[in-house]
Amino acid sequence: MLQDKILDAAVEHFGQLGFDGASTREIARASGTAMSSITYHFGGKEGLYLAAASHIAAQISTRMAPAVDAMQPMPDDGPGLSREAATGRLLAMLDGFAGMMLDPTTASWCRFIVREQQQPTAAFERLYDGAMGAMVDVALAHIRIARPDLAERQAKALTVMLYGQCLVMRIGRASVSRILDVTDIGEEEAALLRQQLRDSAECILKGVTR
Amino acid sequence: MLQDKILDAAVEHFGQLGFDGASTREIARASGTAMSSITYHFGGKEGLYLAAASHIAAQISTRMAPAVDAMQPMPDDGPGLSREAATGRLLAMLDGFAGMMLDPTTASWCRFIVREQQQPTAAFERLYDGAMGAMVDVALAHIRIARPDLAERQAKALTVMLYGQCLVMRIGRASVSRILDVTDIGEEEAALLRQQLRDSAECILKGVTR
DNA sequence: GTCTATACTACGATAGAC
DNA sequence: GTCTATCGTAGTATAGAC
Repeated sequence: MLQDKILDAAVEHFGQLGFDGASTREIARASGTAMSSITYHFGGKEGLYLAAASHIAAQISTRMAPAVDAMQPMPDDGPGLSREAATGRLLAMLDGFAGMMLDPTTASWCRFIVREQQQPTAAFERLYDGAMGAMVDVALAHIRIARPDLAERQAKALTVMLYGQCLVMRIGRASVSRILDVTDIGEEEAALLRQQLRDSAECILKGVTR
Repeated sequence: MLQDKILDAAVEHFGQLGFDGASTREIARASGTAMSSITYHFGGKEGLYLAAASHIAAQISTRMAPAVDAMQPMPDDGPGLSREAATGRLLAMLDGFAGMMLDPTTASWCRFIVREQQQPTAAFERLYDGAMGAMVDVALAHIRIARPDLAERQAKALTVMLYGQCLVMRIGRASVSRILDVTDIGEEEAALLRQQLRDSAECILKGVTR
């Protein structure tokens, strides 16, 4: 599909260079078409940018769907999930998210998203509403169960902290490589980070009930 | 100083738009000089970019110096720091780092650094060797004391997780605002996040000795 | 040291052929 | 639907005046 090829190239280029830095000429060349096809299909550079955001959101949703769906209330859960069960599910979802952060194929999505996080445009709404919001909501719901001692705002802050430990695997990539004395984060390093995430998160979630 | 004015403008523009997106014309205009002054003082766009990285590293070092220096071995520490003392110092430094992440004036530095983290260039060496490395090393040294049960690589991974919880306050800014239902992260939200960081980090550091 | 003027390249948008 | 051709604008680098 031509439009998908254009969108893939757009995500890659916008992610690397930002909206201003990326060139529609180059995106067209990378997807093997003429620049005017972008005008035709997406109405211009801005339209392409927004479409790229939706494209990313759709891919993330697809990828995280198994983990997020597994956390929806099941019929056989009974009236409420136990603290242990909620903790277990949350750890599994965080591990899935960490896996996504460590997967090299998601690098271009992340570059795009990180720009939007720091300087949000209309594209951020598409990213949050289309993908990130659902992950936050489902995590928060389980944190409420796992840590009933926390007030709502504290539970939200904890959600942020837990996601932060996943994000750093991607965002701090260059530093992580230097800290671990490797040129790139491979299978072995990924496993180490995931295990440490699991230990830390488990400690926080089961930890103290003040 | 003209060169400092140029550097400040360079950090701002390179951070927002990236190397390719930023324009030396605009940087010159913002610092009230002619574009050719950049060529004269820094040798061109690339030289300016590297100088901007060193400029950031110097500012971070200055800013984190009190917290990092306080963690150097003191004469009155005796032969070794206790677990409790190491934990306390580490928590204080993390809180200082979180404060920097939450301070709006550091936004442009962070944008610059985040680009380099994901797609490192020669500028990354200047950032890491000039500022970030020292913070990592001093944190790691205290983690070794606070968590003697961890192997060296696990201690490094834990360093990454702890910094991740600080980073997310800046990197995930737009999402954090949405999660906490505010238009921007103010004093109140900053205090909430720092407290949650402290609780989580304390839990991980004191937590379990397997 | 700092400026203006200029050469050259690449950008986004659009019109029109097929 | 997809292409080529063209227009106006803006980028970096550099030469040379002061």
